[in-house]
Amino acid sequence: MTTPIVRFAPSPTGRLHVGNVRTALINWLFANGAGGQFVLRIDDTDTERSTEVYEQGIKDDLTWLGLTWDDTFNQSKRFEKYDAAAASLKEKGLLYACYETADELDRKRKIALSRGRPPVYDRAALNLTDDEKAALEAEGRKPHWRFKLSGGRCEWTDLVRGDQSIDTSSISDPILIREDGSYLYTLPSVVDDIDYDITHVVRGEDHVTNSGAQIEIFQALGGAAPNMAHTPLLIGADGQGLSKRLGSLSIAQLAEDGFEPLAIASLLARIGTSENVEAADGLDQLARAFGFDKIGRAPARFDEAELKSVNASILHGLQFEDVKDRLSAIDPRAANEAFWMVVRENCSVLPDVREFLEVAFGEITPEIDDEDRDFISAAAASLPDGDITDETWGTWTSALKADTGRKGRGLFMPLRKALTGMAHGPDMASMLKLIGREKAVKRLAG
RNA sequence: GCUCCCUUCGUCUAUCGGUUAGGACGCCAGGUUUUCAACCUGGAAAGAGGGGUUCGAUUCCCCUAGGGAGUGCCA
Repeated sequence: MTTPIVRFAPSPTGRLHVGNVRTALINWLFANGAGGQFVLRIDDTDTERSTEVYEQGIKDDLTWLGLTWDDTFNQSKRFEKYDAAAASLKEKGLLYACYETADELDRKRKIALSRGRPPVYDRAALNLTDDEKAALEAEGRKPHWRFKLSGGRCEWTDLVRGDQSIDTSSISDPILIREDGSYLYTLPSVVDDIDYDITHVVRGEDHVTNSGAQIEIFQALGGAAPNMAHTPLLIGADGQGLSKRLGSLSIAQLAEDGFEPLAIASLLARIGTSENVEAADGLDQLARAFGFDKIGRAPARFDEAELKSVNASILHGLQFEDVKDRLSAIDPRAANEAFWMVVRENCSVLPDVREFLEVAFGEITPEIDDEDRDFISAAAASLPDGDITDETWGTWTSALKADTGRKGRGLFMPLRKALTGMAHGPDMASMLKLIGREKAVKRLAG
């Protein structure tokens, strides 16, 4: 088998979200698992909507996730290649001029729909004589250009979906060139895939009909189409499409919320596959385990709660050095190794350390139930003298147990609540040491 | 409207006509840790509905329902 060369082709009209990152990730894992190459292609033929800011944002998102690329280029730098391909198609009679306006096409679609017919372009322009075309151009109309589909069935064996067959007579001849002369993504994509020796086109299943048309363009341009793989799309935890909530699921937002890149990669790589959804050791492990045959055909559910739990298990294994800089960005006081090692087990995302910041370093309101007042007073009186050490908590609570007869939850919970103001939290022996004698005495006093 | 795809425990899934329908996460219970978490053990938990085909359907076919996608001078 030849080594695969794949591409991820975002349009720089926005930042990456979980949906397109999953496509990027699958491409990357496949390439890296097979010793192949991952090409980042910036689909910026739409110069109106594409910006360099978004392009950089996308690159930042990929880099943050660890999805490095072996090569990258912009479609906007390759117009002469597309011009040549278009000329070649025209020469073969496969690219024809059309003069309908967008409004006219819209009307035709609506009429077809109202008659219960599929809204497929009627190829009226194919019957235009040279004189008629000249007349239209004399009116000031400019042509847009459509690729002439074969009208037969286009077939391929999809790496995820198996044997595919698209009836090209049921789809409109795709417009390749706009009225203003600019290219839609369809032709440039094929030209680039040929020029960059792309062996596998891996994208979401929203592209399957595009693939039908594009395979014919590959053939028209004298090449065989690459292997195709169309993965099911992501849906939300509620089972509905993700499109409306994409904003909150941008990679930039998730990064800002404090999620670990590996948590996102682990989840996106494994949901909808036969792999267990759990934290991976790294992208390499995911790449080694990757296989198209493991990807199911039903939409995969992206659940933020699941992301959180994967994130937590990754977080619990991170050492202080791994997170030091990020902790100090959250709060200078948080950049403290003892603090991190104590609280990490109780955090699901890094910024959760904030919850324990005041407990360890600041002021909190002790929580002392009425029925525990006497007990807490007794506890305050019996706090061992001297600095608090690893042993203090054990010594102290053993003495309290003997003196008061309290044990288990009844013994510890009032102390936890008084000292931390919370009913949950990290190990108290360590917390007490972190809190220190001065604050502990004060809190026990109420 | 039309076309394509999908539907197994709460979730992600295994099963290539005959299984006590398996695993993982989550959940529940017990254990352990003198508290929380973690950990250990155990448990509950599924073939969307209806028709066929077959000695036998989760598995093959059809219908219905539900979900996803496409049907752009977006990508």
